[in-house]
Amino acid sequence: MSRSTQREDHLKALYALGARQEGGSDWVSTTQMAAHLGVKPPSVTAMVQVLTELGWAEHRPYHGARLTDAGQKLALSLVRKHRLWETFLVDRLGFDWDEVHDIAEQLEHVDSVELVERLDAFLGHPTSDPHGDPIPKPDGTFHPQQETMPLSSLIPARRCVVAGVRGGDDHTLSALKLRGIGLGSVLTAPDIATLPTAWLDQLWVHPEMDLEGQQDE
Amino acid sequence: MSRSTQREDHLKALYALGARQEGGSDWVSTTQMAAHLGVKPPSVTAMVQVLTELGWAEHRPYHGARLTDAGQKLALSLVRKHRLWETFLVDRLGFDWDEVHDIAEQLEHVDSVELVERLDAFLGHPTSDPHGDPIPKPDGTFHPQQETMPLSSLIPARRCVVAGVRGGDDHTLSALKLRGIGLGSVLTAPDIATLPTAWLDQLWVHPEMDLEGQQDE
DNA sequence: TTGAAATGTTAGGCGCATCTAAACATTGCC
DNA sequence: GGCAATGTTTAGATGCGCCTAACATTTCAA
Repeated sequence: MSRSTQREDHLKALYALGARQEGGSDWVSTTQMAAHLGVKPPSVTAMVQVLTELGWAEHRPYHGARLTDAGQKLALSLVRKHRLWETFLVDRLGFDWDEVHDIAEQLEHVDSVELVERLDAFLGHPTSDPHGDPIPKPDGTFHPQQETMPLSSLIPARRCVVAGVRGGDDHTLSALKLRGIGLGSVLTAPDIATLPTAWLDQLWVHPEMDLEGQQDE
Repeated sequence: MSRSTQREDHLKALYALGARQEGGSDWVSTTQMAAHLGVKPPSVTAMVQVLTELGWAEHRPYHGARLTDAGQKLALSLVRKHRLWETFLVDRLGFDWDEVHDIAEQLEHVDSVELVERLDAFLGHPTSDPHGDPIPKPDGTFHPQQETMPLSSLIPARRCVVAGVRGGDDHTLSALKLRGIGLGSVLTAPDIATLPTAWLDQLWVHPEMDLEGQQDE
């Protein structure tokens, strides 16, 4: 891969970890990034300094780093590519949703704006990927999404529809698939009672109200 | 990209230049490879030594390098990936055949056997790519192809069908497109007379006989 | 046949991303 | 308020692919 793959990976880590904190983008520690990327903290520090020089991040030594507006925009274009490729792999090539992350990780670094836009059109301008995560538009904004929340916030458990899996590793994804749980699966209260509690934060769902029309069937 | 992208590029260069000489795979000079890859000869020498240690090439100092059987097999799998991606880009995403080389160059380094095989199936197991070049099968053999020859060997000019473009750079490909010449185009003797002679070696065609059935239409 | 020109390899160095080890800053607790 | 525990950066080294410059080999022609 091109030499800038590493920069892109750090940018994405910054986005992923920064977006996770509430209150918008908070400072992300280099240690956190290092753990996320599978490298050691000093490597992250060095890379963050490069990103800073490029105007994509700012760095407050000993406190953390965060994206600039320019960096945020770039990160979103990477997220867009990643999620479009995942959609392609699942919808068109027939992969299962727990198999595609690593491949999409490689595909997203292919550099061609034209390619992304044609892929988007080919897929019919999807608004969310196979994990239920929204796909950013070319300008970095998101399509409005149906309301979702982690299953853990729906206690006492109510009937709901699986909208996505956030922060799940491949192992969790496979385990879900084994139970026949995927995007769009309907979970009832008894179903939910059998799930490992560790999953409740990872499974995001549409609450029951969105289902009412379908219950008649 | 992964660190082995360079190895793959050198492997492909070795295949491309070695296959070009007649009499099977002859020794390819490092200078020739360097020109092809856009690097300097010493870099190629170094890389060829790595490939040799990996058992993919053999190197006779001051005489050249060539692929081993294992290297040949690897190179063919790269060619397969490249041509399948080009087919995808043209057939499914609607790119023109002169726009896809650089993108396919990046896509071919994505590492996933499963991906290639699913892509192949998705495309309907094509036997040749948009440039008319045959796509190797997973085992490295080729599907039998319709007879083709360079247009230059069809003098005096006869009616023929364009089967592919070999060794053409992007400029030539665009120029051909401007004249409405693409895969499957029928060229008649007067057409051929108007072509720059430089193209006659690059345009490969099916000779007239294959056309006879179609002339009735 | 031999030596100059062309071609190819070795030597030495650079930039990048990474590492380990060690120095340094911040936080929180007594 | 000082000091230990924790977290972060700096320093120095490594591997990789690339370069230029110097050296070796082959080729070809006088």
